[in-house]
Amino acid sequence: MTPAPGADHRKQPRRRGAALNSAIFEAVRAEIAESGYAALTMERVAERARASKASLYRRWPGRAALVLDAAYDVMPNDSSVPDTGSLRGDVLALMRQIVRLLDGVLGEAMLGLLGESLQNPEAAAQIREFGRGNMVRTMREIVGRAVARGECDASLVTERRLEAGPALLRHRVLFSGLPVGDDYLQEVVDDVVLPLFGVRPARRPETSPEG
Amino acid sequence: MTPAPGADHRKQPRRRGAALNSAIFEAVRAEIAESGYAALTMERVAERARASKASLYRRWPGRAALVLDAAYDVMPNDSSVPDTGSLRGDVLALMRQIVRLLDGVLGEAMLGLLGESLQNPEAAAQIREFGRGNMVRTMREIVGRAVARGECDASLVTERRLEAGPALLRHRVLFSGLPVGDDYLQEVVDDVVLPLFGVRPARRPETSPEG
Amino acid sequence: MTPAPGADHRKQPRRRGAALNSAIFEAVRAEIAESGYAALTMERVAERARASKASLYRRWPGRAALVLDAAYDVMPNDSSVPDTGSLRGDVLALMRQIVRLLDGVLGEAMLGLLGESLQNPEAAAQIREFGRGNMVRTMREIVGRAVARGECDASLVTERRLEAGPALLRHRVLFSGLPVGDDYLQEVVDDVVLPLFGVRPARRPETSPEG
Amino acid sequence: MTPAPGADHRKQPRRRGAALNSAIFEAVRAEIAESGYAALTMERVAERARASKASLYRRWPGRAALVLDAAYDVMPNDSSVPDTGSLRGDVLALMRQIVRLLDGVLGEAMLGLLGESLQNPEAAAQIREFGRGNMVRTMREIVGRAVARGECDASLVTERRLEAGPALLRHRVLFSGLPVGDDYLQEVVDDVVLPLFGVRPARRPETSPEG
DNA sequence: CTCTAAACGAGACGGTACGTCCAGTCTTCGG
DNA sequence: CCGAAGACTGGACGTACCGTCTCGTTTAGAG
Repeated sequence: MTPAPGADHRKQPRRRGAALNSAIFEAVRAEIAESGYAALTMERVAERARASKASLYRRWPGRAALVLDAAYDVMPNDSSVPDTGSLRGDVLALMRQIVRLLDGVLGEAMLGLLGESLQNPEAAAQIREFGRGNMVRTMREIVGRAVARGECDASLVTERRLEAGPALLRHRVLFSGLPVGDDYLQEVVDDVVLPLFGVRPARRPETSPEG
Repeated sequence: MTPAPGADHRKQPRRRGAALNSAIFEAVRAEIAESGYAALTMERVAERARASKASLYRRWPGRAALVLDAAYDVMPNDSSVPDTGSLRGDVLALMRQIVRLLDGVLGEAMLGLLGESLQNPEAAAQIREFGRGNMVRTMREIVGRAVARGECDASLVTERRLEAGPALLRHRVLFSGLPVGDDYLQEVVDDVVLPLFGVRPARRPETSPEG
Repeated sequence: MTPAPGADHRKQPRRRGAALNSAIFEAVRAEIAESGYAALTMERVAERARASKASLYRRWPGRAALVLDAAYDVMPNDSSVPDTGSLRGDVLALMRQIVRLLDGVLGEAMLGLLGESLQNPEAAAQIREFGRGNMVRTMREIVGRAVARGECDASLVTERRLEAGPALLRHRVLFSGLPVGDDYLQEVVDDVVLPLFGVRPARRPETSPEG
Repeated sequence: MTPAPGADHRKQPRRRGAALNSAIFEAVRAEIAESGYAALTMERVAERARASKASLYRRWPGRAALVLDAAYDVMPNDSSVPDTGSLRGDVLALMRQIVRLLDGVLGEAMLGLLGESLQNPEAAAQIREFGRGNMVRTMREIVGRAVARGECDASLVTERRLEAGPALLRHRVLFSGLPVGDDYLQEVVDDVVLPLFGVRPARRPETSPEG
C-alpha cells in the first residue's frame, strides 16, 4: 500500500528552465479558462503542469506573480499604435484592440489580478504596471499625431482628457458586468473623447460642444 | 482530557439580535481598520466580537455579505445632492463628498468588496449596487439643474458624458494608488466635465469672467 | 473538476470525542501493522481514520505522542505480578509476559518510539515512562517475595541486580534482531538472575556460582 | 526572471576523493554537534560541506550510512583491551573506555543510529555491527585472562554472563537519560559482574581481603 | 411566574490549500 | 569525460480558515 518510491510514471525527460516555465504557464491558463481566477490554486497548477509546488515557489512568490507572468506570456506584443489617419479612427481602433485583448483568458486573469491588488496593497504596485499606462500612453501618441495633422488644438491636450477614454472603458468593464459592444465604444469616442479634443464627430454632427 | 465544559469566564450577559449585530459590525470594522480587508476572516471577526461563527453564518452567507452590511451600517445617509448654484460647484462638491466617503474604513471595505466582485462574478451583482449608480444618478440631477438654469445645453447631456467624471475619479482611486487631492478633482472638473457640458471653466473664481 | 464542497460521503453522524479517538487509534495501529512505525504518517492516519489532520493535531502535538497514546490504548492492564511460588517461576513468567507484549503491533510501536526518543531527547522523557520502570518494579516485588519465602538472602538484593534481567532482555530485543525464544529466557534466568540472588537453578545444577 | 544558471561563487579548486570525504565527515560531525542527529539532513550536510547532494548519494546510500562512516572516521582505534592484572580492574577500565567513547559527538551519532535501526530494520543489521559485539568480545577476552590467572572458574563463563555488564551499561545509557557516573560502573562491576564470575568484590581496594 | 423554543457561545469536525522542507533522481556544464 | 552543482518530482509537514455540526446555556416571550 505504500507507494513504491521508484514507481515513476514519466518517460519524457525532466523539463527544466524555459520548457518547464512554458508548461506551467499553460497550466495556469488552462485552470483560469476552466475555473476562473478565484479557483486557481498553486496545488492544482502544479498537478496540472506535472510539476512540483517547490518548482512553482522557486520561481514565483505567490499566485499573483505567477498569473501575472502567465498572462504576460500570452500578451500579444503586436499592440502597435493604430494609425488610421483620423483621431476618431485611431481611438476606436485602440479601444477595440483593448477590448479584444480583455476577451478571454487574459481578461479573466487581469480582472482577477486587479481584484487581488485592491485587497492586497503591497502587491498592487507590481500588478498595476501590468495593463496600465499603456493605454494612456498610446492615447497621447494618437492625439499628438492629430495635433500634428491640425485636427485638433494642442492647448486642449491635458492629462485628464487623455485619461477620459481609458477611464470610461475600464469603468464599463469593471462595474457594469455587461459586454462592451462596439456601440458603447462609439458613444465614448463621439460623446466624450472627440469633443474633449475639439474634433467634430463624424457620426453625430449635432453634438459638438462648440454650441 | 476533555476540558470542563462549564468553565466559563464571561459575566456580561449574552447579546442577541440587534445588539449582537452591532457588536459584529464593530468587530468587522475594527479588523478592517487594523489589518485590511484581505486579512479579514470570519474566524477573527467571531473571536473579536465574542460571538460564535455559527451566529455569523446564521446572518450572512459569507464574508462579502457581512462586510457589505457592516459598511452600510456606517454609510452616512447625509449624501444629499449638493446645490451650490453652479455646475462647477456642484460637481466639485459631489466629488469631494465621494472622496471623503472613501477615506478610511469604508473605503477599504469598498475596495475589498470590489476586488471580491472581480474574482467572484456571482457575488458581483449584489456588491455592484453598493456604491454604484449613485454617483452617476447624482450627476444627472446636478446637470439637470444646470440645464434648467440655462448654464448648459440639454442636447449635450448624454449617458457617457455623465459617466466621465465618476469614471475618472474611480480610475484614479483604483489604478493610481495615490491620494486624490483637491487639485486632481479640479482638473477633472475643469478639463473634462465642464467642457463636455459646454460650460466655460473658471478655475480661479477670483479671475472670474464676470468681472 | 472542482469537487463539489457539499458532496459528502458520510452518512453516519460526525464522530467526536472518544469515538473519534478510538477510530484514530485503530487507524494508527493498522498503519503500524501494515507499514511499520517509520512509514507512519499523520496524513495517512488522518485519511485512514476518515478524520482531518486538524483533529489529529488538536489532540497530539506530533507523531510520537499519537503513537504513544494509541499504544497505551491497547496495553493490557492484566500485567499482574506473577506468583508461581518460586523465584525462577516468577521471573520466567514475567519475562514471558513482556516478550508476549512486545510481539506484534505494540512491540513495533514501542521500538519505534524508543528510536524516536534516542534521536529526540526532548520527547524522550515522556516516552521513557512508557515501558520503563515497570519491569524493574515488578522484579523488586518478585524478589521481595523470594526473600520472604527464605529463598534468597536480603543482602543480595541491590538495584543493579534487579536491573540485570530486564537489561539483558532489552539488550536482546534491541541489539540482536533475533526472536526471543524461551531458551534465551531460561538462560537469562538460570545463568544470571538466579545466581545473582543466590538461588540454585533447577535446570543446570552444575552451573552454580557457589563453586 | 529566471536566475542566471551560471552564477557560481566558488573560487577554491574543486575537491575530490579523500579531501572531499573528509570535508563531508567534518560537516556531518559539526551538524550533529550543533543540532543533534535528528536534525541532520543530507541537504544541510551538503551545504555545509560545500558539496552537492549527488556527491553524497554517490558515496553513501543514505543518512545512516553517512553518519556511520563519519563516526567511524573519528573512532579512536586505541580501544585496546585493558589489562590491569585483575578482573575488576579490567572490567572497570573497559566500561570507562566505553563511557568516554559515548561522550560527545560520537555518542550522539551512535544513539541516533541506534534509533534509526530500531525504526528501519533493513538498515539495522549494518548499523548493529557498529558498536556491538566489541564489548562482549572484549569481555570474553578479559574474563578468559581471569580464568587463566585462576581468578575465576571456567565453568562460570557463559554467553549471558558475558553480556550482563554490557547490557546494564547500555540499559543505563539508553533508558535513564542520566549521566553514567563512575559510581554506577562500580556498582555494576561489584554487584553483578564479579559475583557472576565467582570473584569476591573488593569495592574498596584499601579494605582488600588480602590484608 | 413558569415553561419552552429559539438564539447563542464555544469550539470540534471534515476539508482544502497554504508555503516549507527534505529525499532521492536527473540534467547540465565546468575543469 | 568524470563529477560537482543544483534543478527537478514527490510528498509530508504543521497551520489557517472554511462552512457545518453538536453541545449546553441563556434569554425572551407565551401561557
